[in-house]
Amino acid sequence: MSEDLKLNMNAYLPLRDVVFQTLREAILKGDLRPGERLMELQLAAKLGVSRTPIREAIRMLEQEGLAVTIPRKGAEVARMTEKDMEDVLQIREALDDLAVQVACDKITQEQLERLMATMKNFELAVQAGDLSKIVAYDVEFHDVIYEATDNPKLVILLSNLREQIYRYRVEYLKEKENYPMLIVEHEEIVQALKQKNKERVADAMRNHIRNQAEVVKNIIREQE
Amino acid sequence: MSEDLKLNMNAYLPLRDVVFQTLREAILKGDLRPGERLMELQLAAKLGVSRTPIREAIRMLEQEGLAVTIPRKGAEVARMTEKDMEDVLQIREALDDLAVQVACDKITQEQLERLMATMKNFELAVQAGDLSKIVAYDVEFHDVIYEATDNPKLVILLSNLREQIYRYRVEYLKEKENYPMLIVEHEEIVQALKQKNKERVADAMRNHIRNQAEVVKNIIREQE
DNA sequence: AAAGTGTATATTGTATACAGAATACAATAT
DNA sequence: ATATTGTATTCTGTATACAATATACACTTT
Repeated sequence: MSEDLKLNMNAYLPLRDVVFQTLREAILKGDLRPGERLMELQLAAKLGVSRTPIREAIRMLEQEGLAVTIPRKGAEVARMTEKDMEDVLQIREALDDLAVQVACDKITQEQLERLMATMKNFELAVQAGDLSKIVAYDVEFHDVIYEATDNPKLVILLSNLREQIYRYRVEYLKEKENYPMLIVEHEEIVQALKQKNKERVADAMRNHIRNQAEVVKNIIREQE
Repeated sequence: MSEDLKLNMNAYLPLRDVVFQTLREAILKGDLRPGERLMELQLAAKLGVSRTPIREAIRMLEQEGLAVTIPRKGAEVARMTEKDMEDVLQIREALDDLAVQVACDKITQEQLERLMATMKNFELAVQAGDLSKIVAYDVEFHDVIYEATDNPKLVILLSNLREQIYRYRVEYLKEKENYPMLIVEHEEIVQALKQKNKERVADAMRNHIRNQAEVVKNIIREQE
C-alpha cells in the first residue's frame, strides 16, 4: 500500500460508505494488491478516520468478495486463483445468459436506444484511445442489459461478479488490438436483442463472456 | 422483538460472528419479523454485548440480504414483496439449473450415495413428522448437489438464495399434504443424476423449483 | 543447527463516550 | 382543526480506550 489513498469527502454519506468506495476502487485499480493486508490502524491513519468506519468498510468489502478476513489475524485483499476465476465465470455465464434472455422480452425501446448510444460511445472512446472511458462504456453497455431485466437482485449479483473479474480484466483492456473483437461482439448482441431472438442473443453473450474468460485466465496464469 | 435472544457463547469465535448467527437464525425462524427494526442498543442489551459486534453483525446480515439499513435511520429486517421473491426465484432457477448440470458431470459415486441416503432420511423424517429434521434433510439434499459442482462460490450463492426463500418456505413445510410430491420430485432428480441425463435433470430441478415458487408466493400473497 | 520457550510489540476484538441526526410530541400560530 | 416550530429523547455515527490475541524475534536448550 504505497499510494496515498484519499477520501472523497462527500459530507453526508456515513464514513463507512466513503471508506468502502475508496478501498474498493483502490482494489479494483490494483493499488491494493491481492494478498495485501488491510490493517485497520494503518488505513485509519492514512484516511484520517478512526478504526470504526474502517472495520465496517472491511465487512462490506467481504460482502463483495474483494476482501477476506481471518479472525484475530485481520483482513487482506482477496486473492484469486485461476480456479476461483473459472468458478466466477461459470456463474457469470449462467446469469448473463439469464439476463440477456429476460432482457429480450422486457427491453424497452428507450433502453435499446441507450444501448446503441453506449455502443457508439464505446467505439468513439476506442478511437480516442481513452482507457477510462472505454472501461466506463463497456460497463454501461452491460448495465443497460442488466437493468432491462427489471430484476434488481440480478443486477446487483451481476455487478458484483463483474467487479471480481474486472480487476484482472483492466490489464486486457490496455491492449488495443483486442478492441475490434469487442466491438463486433457488442454489435452482435445488440442485433440479436433487436430481433428479440433469444437463441442468438444467448449465443452471442456466451461467446462474449467466454472470450473474456480466456483472456482473464491467461492474465492470472501469468501472474501466478 | 419479544423473545429472548440468547447467545450461543462459543468461546473462540469473534462476537460479531456469534451475534450474526444468532440474529440470522432469529430472522429465519421468524422471531424477528420482516420490517422489524434492529436497534443496536436494544440488541446489545438483550445479547449482553456492546454495540460494536452488533453493528458488524448487521453489516453481515446486509450481505445476506436479510437486513436493510438506511443511513442515520438504522437497520431493519428485510421485507420481501412477491416481486422480490419472484426475482430471487428467477435467479435461483438459473443457478440451480447450472448446479445440477455441472453436478451431472462431476458428481462422485460417494456423493450419489450420500444423496440417496439423505433422500431416505428425508422420507423417514416425513413419516415421523419431525419438522426440524424434514427441513434439515431437505437442505442437505440440495447441499450435496451444490457441493458436487465443485464450485464453492456457487455453493455460497445458492445457500444464500435458499436462505432468503426458506424463511417463507418453512410455513409450507408445516403442511403435511405437500410431502409426497416433494419426495417424488427428489427421486426424479436423483434418477436423472444417476443416468447423467442433463436434460432430464434440468427439467426435474426446474419443476421442483417452480413448484416451490408457487407455494412461497402464495404465502407471501396471504401475508400482504 | 534445530526446536522450543519467553517476552515485547503489533494488531485485532470489544466496550464505551461523545457528537450529531432523526423522531416524537407538545406548544404555538394560522 | 391544521400546520409549524421548538425541544426532549432516542438512535446512529465516530472516536477512543482497554483487553485479548497473534506475531516476531531473541534466547535457551537439546
